[in-house]
Amino acid sequence: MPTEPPLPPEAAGAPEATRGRRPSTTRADVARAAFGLFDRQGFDETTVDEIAAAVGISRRTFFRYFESKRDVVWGEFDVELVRLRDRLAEAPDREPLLDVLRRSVVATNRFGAGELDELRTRMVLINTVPELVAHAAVRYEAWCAVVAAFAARRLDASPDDLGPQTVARAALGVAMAAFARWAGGAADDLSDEVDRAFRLLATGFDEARLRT
Amino acid sequence: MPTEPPLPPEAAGAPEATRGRRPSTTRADVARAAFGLFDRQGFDETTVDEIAAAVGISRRTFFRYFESKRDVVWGEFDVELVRLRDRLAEAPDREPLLDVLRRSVVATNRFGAGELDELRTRMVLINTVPELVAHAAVRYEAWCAVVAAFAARRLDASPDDLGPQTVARAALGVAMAAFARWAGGAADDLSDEVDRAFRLLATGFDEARLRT
DNA sequence: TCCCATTTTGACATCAAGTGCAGGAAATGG
DNA sequence: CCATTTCCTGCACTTGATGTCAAAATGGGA
Repeated sequence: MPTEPPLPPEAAGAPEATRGRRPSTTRADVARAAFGLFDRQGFDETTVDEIAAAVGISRRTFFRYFESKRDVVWGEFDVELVRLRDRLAEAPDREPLLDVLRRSVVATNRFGAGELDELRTRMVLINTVPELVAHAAVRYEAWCAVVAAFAARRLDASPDDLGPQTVARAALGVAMAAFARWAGGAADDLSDEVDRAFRLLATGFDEARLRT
Repeated sequence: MPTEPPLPPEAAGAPEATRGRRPSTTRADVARAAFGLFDRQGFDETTVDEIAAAVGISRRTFFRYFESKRDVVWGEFDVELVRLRDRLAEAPDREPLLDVLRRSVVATNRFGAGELDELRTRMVLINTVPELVAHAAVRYEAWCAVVAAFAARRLDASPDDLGPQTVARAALGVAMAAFARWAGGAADDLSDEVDRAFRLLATGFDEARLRT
């Protein structure tokens, strides 16, 4: 038991001397097939059996690649979370708390033109399908934990204190608002929208500025 | 089709001359039985069959009283939401946006000593059981919609604009933080904690004030 | 080359949440 | 006693998710 026990297939980057039978597909392939079906017939109307059939694996094997049907939508979220944590940790101590947060969140969510379409599809699903809206909360908790930990460090407090907790959840809130607006087509540039959202937060929602 | 079609039993207050067979139990009774089981064996470990058996109804009937097992936890949330909307609507136009919000949320969540225990149980479940954490997001969306509508009115904007959306989600965030801390035992007085959370938000999370 | 350890896969069984439907049971008014 | 209304129930069915166990594939060593 030297390494990770329940890590999904192809998690390690090195395709070195693999010992046993090799995986018949990849998470990415499964996700691709799933997205195709989601696009055509919707999330709820797509059964796990259909996805599995589309990739040529059994239903049981699907659940070895993804813990649940919902998780298909969340691609590399875990990785991005680590990147956010690192960015927050690297920020200079003198920079104001919310500035660091704003810069880091914006930076973490810069995507190439090629990724934007898929990201939008994902975000639309996440903000639209009730089951995914619900499940998102679980993922966002991890995000909050990262931000709360950072705020706690900055404020010399415990992550469970009111300060870090409110900062984290409020930050999550404004970020969600920005993302939802971008996914819904109400905003053109994701980075801009996130930036504006965090600036509003930093003003304490000053009514004069809110009207702009 | 004059009134509501899918309204749960005992929704109307007047127990007047009821025509057909009368309901064999009430939502409150079902909820009570369910909470008892949740307390003893946990939410996931309690099946709908068990709850139904405890109240002496069939599994099928349970789903006529509650849309899902999750919904049992959410008691009178819809009613409280209406109260919040009314309170927000009644606030004087001169009072600052966040002050109205703070006052209204605090006022809406004043509970008598008798209700606090049950409320705490509920909140612990909602913040603890993954399935309920997830489902809470769906309920909170309705809350956000109410707040966003209020903010939009105040700012003479659309509820979908960035201002109202960020205000609503940030407000939700700080409120959740306060509630979670109270439910977890980190705060003694719910109203106080909510009040403090909103005051932090109104300062734009000024670092000096955050350290208190 | 043959066997073994390792890893993935698949078939099967099982459980629990929901849902649609058809019919039965209780209550009221005539 | 009958008609009507309302509620309850049992059953079949779909779907997501999980446990178990044996078979298939693959590399390493004797």
